[in-house]
Amino acid sequence: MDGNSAPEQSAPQRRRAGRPPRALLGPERITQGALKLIGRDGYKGLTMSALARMLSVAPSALYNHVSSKQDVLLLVEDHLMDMVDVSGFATLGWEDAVRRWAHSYRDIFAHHIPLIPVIALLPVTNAPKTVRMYEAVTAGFADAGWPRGNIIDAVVALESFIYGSAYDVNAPDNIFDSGDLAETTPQFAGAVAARSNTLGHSNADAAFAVGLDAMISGLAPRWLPRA
Amino acid sequence: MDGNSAPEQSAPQRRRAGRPPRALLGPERITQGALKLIGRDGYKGLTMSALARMLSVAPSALYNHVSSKQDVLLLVEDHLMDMVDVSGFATLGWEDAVRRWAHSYRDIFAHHIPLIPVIALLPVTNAPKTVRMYEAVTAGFADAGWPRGNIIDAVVALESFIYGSAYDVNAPDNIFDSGDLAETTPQFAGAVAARSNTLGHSNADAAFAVGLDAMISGLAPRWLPRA
DNA sequence: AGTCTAAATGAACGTCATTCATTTAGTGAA
DNA sequence: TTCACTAAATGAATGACGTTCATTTAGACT
Repeated sequence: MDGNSAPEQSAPQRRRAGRPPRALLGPERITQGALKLIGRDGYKGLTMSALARMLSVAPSALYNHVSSKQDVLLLVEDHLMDMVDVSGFATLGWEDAVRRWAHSYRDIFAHHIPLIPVIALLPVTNAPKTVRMYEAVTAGFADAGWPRGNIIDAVVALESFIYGSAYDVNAPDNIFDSGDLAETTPQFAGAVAARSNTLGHSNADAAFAVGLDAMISGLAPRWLPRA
Repeated sequence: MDGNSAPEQSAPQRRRAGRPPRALLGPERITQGALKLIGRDGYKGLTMSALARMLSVAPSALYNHVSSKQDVLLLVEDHLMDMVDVSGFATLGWEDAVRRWAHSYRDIFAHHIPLIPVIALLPVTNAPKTVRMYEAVTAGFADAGWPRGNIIDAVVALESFIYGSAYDVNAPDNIFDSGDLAETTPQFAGAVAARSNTLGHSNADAAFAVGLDAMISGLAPRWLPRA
């Protein structure tokens, strides 16, 4: 198959710049188009046809650049991961850094719920921005003194909480309305009614703050020196 | 509409037993059929056509009993909620009760990932078994001494963690493989490699145990007397 | 000038959930 | 018995949607 050893060609990179003859599409344009579409119509509006229309292209053209709609979601996911705020790990203490990271992580994916199964279930391979985010977080944990072998479990636990909390942001206010059954469940109905509605904060924000504080203060003394 | 007071009929319940003329379908049969289908083919196999076929009925017949496929999922959800183990709240201390509850909750929905958006986003109204589960949990918290107004936030925080952890159970082993990018992310790749693989426990189980312990021990001293 | 190939086209396909006009068959009343 | 009422089932049709495929188009290199 490689029978004819290319005679001249000066070796280094064969076929370098100027490769794409037309280059009407590409990962960046597809990502941007998908984001614009999601921003306008939500994930319900993100169809391959609509995406193609936004890019002035036939739907089937997309399949020259992505192999499925999941691939499009993966592109969007990787883009969003780049927006997660990891700055605290370089400037703040561990606790505050985790808090800043977790808040921005949750806020971003609260607007992108349908991506959660994609993030949670698909390998990070070939998602460079995602990997970079994890690198910053891991480095932050390590700098704070965490033993290498325990970092990932802690991050995964925090992420699990973050994903679940992102769902909670989108829950309707009446999600705990027992309806007709209220009388048969006095404790639950009472607790729901007694939920302290902190003004300026939604129920989801309150639960997130409580859970995040609990997790951080429960995690810290375990492996962090100088608790 | 109730103009003619039924002459004889001894009054109490008008039209009691024997109401359904044919009763070929119904919520119970639909739930059982859906569960059987899910058990055999997974959620991919749960289509309205397949469900109808399993019940020896035309697809459109289902719509006399449920108003959408979401309704079917809601029936399944409520059934599963009945299987969540809340027995600990009557017999164990708060910490162990929460642990037992959380474990069974996660184990059940780890096999029913597609239901998580349904649970997390839809009101519990008219999901009687779900409400009963919450009643038992709330009662357990109250008995342990939690202030009424703080119970729901804590439960929601725990649930968020549980849902996220259920996803994690289904993540592939190589989810954190950086692939080509491993060299540019030494901390992360190192931490992934150093993750202590406890024999007999999956990575997901380890992270779940870590997070649950952290959450419980972080929650308890906050509002629980006698920490 | 001619070849190679990445990329775009447009017409299909198959799978789903859902709708609707129509039929079927118990039930309760006359 | 007969008849009207109605819950329930039917089967055909619809409209999205993701995806495939044979074919065409047009730069880039020889």
